[in-house]
Amino acid sequence: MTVDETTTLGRRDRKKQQTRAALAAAALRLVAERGLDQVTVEEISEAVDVSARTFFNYFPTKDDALVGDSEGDRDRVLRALAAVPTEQPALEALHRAFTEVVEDMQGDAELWQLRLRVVTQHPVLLARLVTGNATTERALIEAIAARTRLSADDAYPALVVAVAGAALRAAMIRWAAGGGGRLTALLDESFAAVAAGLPDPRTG
Amino acid sequence: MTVDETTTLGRRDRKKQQTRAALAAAALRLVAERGLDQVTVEEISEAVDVSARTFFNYFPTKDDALVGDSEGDRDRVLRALAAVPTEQPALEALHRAFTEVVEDMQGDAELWQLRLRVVTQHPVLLARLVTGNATTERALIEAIAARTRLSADDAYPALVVAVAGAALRAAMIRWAAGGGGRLTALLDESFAAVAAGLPDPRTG
DNA sequence: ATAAAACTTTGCAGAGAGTGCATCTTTGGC
DNA sequence: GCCAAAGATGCACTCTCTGCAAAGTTTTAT
Repeated sequence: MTVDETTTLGRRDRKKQQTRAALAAAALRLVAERGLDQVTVEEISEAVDVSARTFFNYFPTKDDALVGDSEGDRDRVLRALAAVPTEQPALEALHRAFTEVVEDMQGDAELWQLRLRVVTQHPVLLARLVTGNATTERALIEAIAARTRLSADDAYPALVVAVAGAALRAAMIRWAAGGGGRLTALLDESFAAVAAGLPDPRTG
Repeated sequence: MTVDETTTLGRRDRKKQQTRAALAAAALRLVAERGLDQVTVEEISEAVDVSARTFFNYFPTKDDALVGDSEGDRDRVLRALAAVPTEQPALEALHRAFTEVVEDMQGDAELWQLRLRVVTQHPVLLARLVTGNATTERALIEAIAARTRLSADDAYPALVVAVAGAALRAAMIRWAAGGGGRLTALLDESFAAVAAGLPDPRTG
């Protein structure tokens, strides 16, 4: 309404993506400032100048506006995993698949670091971000089972996926805290430590 | 009201514990039957014959009635960890600490398997059960940092705690699915695999 | 045994999340 | 310019969760 250019330049879908991004950004900014419970959907919507009802047309939940596009992430990880040669050990394959996604995060560093900071401050969200995305985890388990020629009910695929997810999460949190350097480097370190069996730093 | 014995035998706190357990059990049973969103707090409370308002005096959230007493679990794990000699490698120390808690679960097998089944069917809850309990994770990280003489901001403590938690979660889910045998045995397997660096089953 | 103190339960009012439905507006195709 | 499809919106409604005040009950002191 306020800007004619966007309406002229963009077509429908363009504007939709724009609104979506604006809602996510506003949600993130407001929650970072005030905390999760001190921000209502009404306020987020107002900041973007849409109705509260419209917010729910874009995101099923307030939380969903904060954690990002987990469906898109899932697809990307699965495609990346499929691209890794089957001969590669399962753990290494997951490492490579995660690396792709993580490189994208590095590209959007500010957004992602803000998101990760918000998320670590509100554990309810943390769950949904990586581990909590049960659908992704399930899909990864099946992909690993297929490539190791094990049953999806076997212990190994579930374990290696859970542990790899933990390694990813640890790297991301560390990155957001500003501890290390590049996210990919932190991810490499995490996976290297896991592959070595997490030797105690005092002895190993 | 219906039973005089309980009122006579138990004093205030006894009755409170009773109500609390009854609410948790009713919640679990109803959600197992119908699904998380098909059960209201009102119905859970009615099943125990208290008001809905009272439910919220016991649990801050509907979810909390389902996932169990995470505070108690936290204390137990931390105490168990403190009892493990400092010389033990961090991963092994966590293994032993978890073993204690897990033995209690085996004692209450029916309750816990029901709980785990409910929880795996509703990923929102999964998060809160293990990984989601950020406070426990934070406390464990600090405990591990202290015993390894590292900073709590170091990468290692966070990583080993996250991975150990993943191993625990994988074992519990497998146990609830009826896959293996005793939970402690499954936990041992998980930790053994992690300590070995999760070698690909095809090569290792 | 009784009264005061402490605690629990409960009802009520209200904010906020989330959903279904009907309506209105915008946009793209013709 | 006009029509059909899609998006935005308002409205009514359910459910979760909180604060507050009014009972009711148990414990403690006397």
